[in-house]
Amino acid sequence: MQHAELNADCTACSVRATSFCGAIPLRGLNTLARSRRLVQYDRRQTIVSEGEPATSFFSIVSGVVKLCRSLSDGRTQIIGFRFPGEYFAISDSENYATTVEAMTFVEACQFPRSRLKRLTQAFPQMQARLLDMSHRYLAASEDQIFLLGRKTAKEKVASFLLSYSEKFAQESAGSGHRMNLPMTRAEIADFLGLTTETVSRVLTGLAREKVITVGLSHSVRLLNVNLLQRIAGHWGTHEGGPARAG
Amino acid sequence: MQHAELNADCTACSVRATSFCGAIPLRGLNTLARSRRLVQYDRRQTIVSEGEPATSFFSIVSGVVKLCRSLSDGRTQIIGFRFPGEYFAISDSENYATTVEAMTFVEACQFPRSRLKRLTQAFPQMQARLLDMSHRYLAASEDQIFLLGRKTAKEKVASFLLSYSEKFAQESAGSGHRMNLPMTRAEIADFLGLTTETVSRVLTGLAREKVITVGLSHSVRLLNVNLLQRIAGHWGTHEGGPARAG
DNA sequence: CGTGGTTTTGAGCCCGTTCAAGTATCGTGG
DNA sequence: CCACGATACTTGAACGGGCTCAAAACCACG
Repeated sequence: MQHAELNADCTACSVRATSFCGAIPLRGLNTLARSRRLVQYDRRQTIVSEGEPATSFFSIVSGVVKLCRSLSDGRTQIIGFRFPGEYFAISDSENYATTVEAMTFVEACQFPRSRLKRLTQAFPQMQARLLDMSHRYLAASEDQIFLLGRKTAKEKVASFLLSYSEKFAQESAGSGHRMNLPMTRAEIADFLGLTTETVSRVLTGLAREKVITVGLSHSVRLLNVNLLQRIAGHWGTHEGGPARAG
Repeated sequence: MQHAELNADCTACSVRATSFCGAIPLRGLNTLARSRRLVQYDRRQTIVSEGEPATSFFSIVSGVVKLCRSLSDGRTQIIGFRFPGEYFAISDSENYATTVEAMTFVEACQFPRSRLKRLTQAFPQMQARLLDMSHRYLAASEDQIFLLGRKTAKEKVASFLLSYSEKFAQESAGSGHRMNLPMTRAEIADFLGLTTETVSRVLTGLAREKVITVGLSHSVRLLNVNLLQRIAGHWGTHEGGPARAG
């Protein structure tokens, strides 16, 4: 189901401050609104597929998507997530390099790929913003490369919880940061290069150590953020090695 | 040793076609030349360090650099490599996120970070080129994320040899692609999330299977590219699973 | 030709996987 | 509101790929 709402108002957009459109001056928003199509997807719907001709790119208004790559034998790796205000599926080649799937109900602005050049020519500030965002995505990918190449399962899960909490946790008085993850154990595993079972075991382990509490419907509470940071590998320069060596 | 050669001529630059400067029209090259400093580094010299204030960014004229991240306990991960014509150390934050080290003798153009905004305003085509390049780097990082998260040691090494040969191998009549790797076993290991010993074992294994030949001073010859591709996981949609499942 | 770093090879071990079974949770319709 | 099936999650036991530790072989360079 891909319901379109053409040319709705851009001035009232809830993510204009953070999305690349935020760099466009008010008087340019009509041009922008005419270029895009507001599209919607349900959880689990594929938005674009690896290998397909790259015809559009998207900017998220609400919801969360995952970027994936997979092999025909079933092995899947989640490359990253994109949240409201972020863009995806701007490809450097003629075909999409990654599959993108909605993890929640998603609203997004869809732009024809051909329009990108015209828009950036009309609004140079938009291009600057895009460059900045792409460097942020690049930095996040580099963090992920380090995590996948060199961290243990426990460190991986701890890092994941922390980076997710930095974005989404709400402080609840006394009892630490609480958050609701929009992803399943299997998706966490595919993101961290682990299996579902290992993620589950590590989470129960952390709960037994009273570092976190695992609740219903993907809710997690961080009880001891300092300890979690130490487990994640955010240790000071004077401290020791990984948990596995101990 | 960081010898500077100020304001040398940009029109004769050997990498202008591929570097971001290539987007700048001839009449703009004087402005460009005044902004940069030509710097040189020896193998193993650190160019910028993780955590330091991000004061400059660089474009490679000749040589190869590695981007690294590491933990205080010694674990190191090479995020990626940058080759002539490519840029590095454009940070989205105030501090560098990665350490960059010369792997060979390196010549690069160094620009003050503050100059980036002025240059992109003066030459919008340059910004478009930078955006394009950053998306290429992003795609490469995503490939690496898949490799690190989901491939076996043998698949990792095979993928590495292939991607490197696509860039640098010269066909030698009959006997397959030959190439000289600018990196040691330890560096390959740090790039692939493995240990030196495993890389060595896999390479000897591939040589025993007559897929490659390993020669002196980091030279490798690919004898059977098709088979190497199959080992790397570039199999068709109808084919089977990973080696480990067999 | 000696010296220091790199690469190879070997033996044993451990973390995370695989395979398997059991339990909790969610969504749907009666 | 509860019964039911499907999906998600947990737990256990055993295996194995890649790591660790150790030592030998090889190469580059003065």
